[in-house]
Amino acid sequence: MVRQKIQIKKIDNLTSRQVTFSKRRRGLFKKAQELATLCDAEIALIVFSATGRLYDYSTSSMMQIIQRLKMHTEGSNRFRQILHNQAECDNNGATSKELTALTLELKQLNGEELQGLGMNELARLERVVESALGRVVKKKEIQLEEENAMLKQLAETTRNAAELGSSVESITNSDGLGGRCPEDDRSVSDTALKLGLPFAGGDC
Amino acid sequence: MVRQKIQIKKIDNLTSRQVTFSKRRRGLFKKAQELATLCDAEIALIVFSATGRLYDYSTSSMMQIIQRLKMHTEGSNRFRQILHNQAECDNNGATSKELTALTLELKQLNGEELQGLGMNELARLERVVESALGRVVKKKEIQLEEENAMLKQLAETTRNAAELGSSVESITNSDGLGGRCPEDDRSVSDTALKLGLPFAGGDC
DNA sequence: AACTATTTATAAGA
DNA sequence: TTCTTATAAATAGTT
Repeated sequence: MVRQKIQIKKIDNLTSRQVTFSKRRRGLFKKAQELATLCDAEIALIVFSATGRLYDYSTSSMMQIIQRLKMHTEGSNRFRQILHNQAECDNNGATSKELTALTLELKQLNGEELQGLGMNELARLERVVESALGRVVKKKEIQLEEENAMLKQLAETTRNAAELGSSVESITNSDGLGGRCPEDDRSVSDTALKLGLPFAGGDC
Repeated sequence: MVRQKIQIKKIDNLTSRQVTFSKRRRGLFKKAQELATLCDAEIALIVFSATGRLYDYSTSSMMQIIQRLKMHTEGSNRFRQILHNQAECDNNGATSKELTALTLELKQLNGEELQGLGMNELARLERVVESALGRVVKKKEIQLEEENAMLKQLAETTRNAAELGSSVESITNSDGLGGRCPEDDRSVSDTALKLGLPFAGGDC
């Protein structure tokens, strides 16, 4: 760019690569700050040098920006958005896709970070996970009970209606809205499963 | 910077602010890419415009870089580094501090993200957490057994030594290294606890 | 770390 | 929005 124009490819010479890194890094961070200030933008910039050194800048807290990014890209909080009215699409591909991300996070946390933990740490972790399990089970039970109650009432209604000679077709699908459930057509979900078994899920 | 030099402060006029944002954003991303290429750096750049629009760039996967950042700042993977030779400092403050971070992550995952999950999702999550629990317990058991075996042998040695009239003081502290265990002086850790109880940990 | 000849980036205007 | 252009900034190579 100056005494002579350079090609944008990795600089071979180590020394000049390091010098260039230092110069351009400062330029980049300056530009980032200027953009943030001039245009009221929220910016996070993370740079690892080839030697592994970290340089970073962010207008607000890094975690905050990362969180906002996650929200934008796919998620984490789409849980609530997508599943807020979960009744409409309980068993579809979108939700299980979201869950896959969650379970992945859990697996990575548990499986890989476990190496090298001492006794006390393991005991503590065990308690955490136990209580987590407890919460999951409890939530599931509550939901089961609620569904059971609802379904019983529906069955009741159905029977009464049948006795009166009218057919009730719509009630098995409690989808009050448009009911667009794209992706993943294998619909395993049905009332019977949910009523009887302790584990509702297959592998969906 | 050009026809006239400008001050680095928020541009008042909306239109020119948007124009400047567009121009400078492109410049910034170009610079980031150039730096990454020229100097073999790993870079992540996240920009939210004032209107909430997201622009981002990263040399490798964004998650990967964020992970690396977390590793650098507080640690997650310092588990391995710190606890690799865990024998020397099993019960100190540093390790339990690390664990606190992990448990916090788990709690956030489980407690907050759980709202609004459907039956199948809950069942699935339950299985994940169960297997995680299983792994924790198993790891703990293995470690217990190993420690027991070692301690038995030590006890054996001690007894033999005692019979020979020599005192063995160093063996209860199997710290072969410097043994600097700063922070958290309440040392609850002892062999008896580890030998007998299913749960070694207090609240450390 | 400093210098400077050039290339780039870009503010204002069209 | 995109282009043009005069000028400010950034920077490659050198010292």
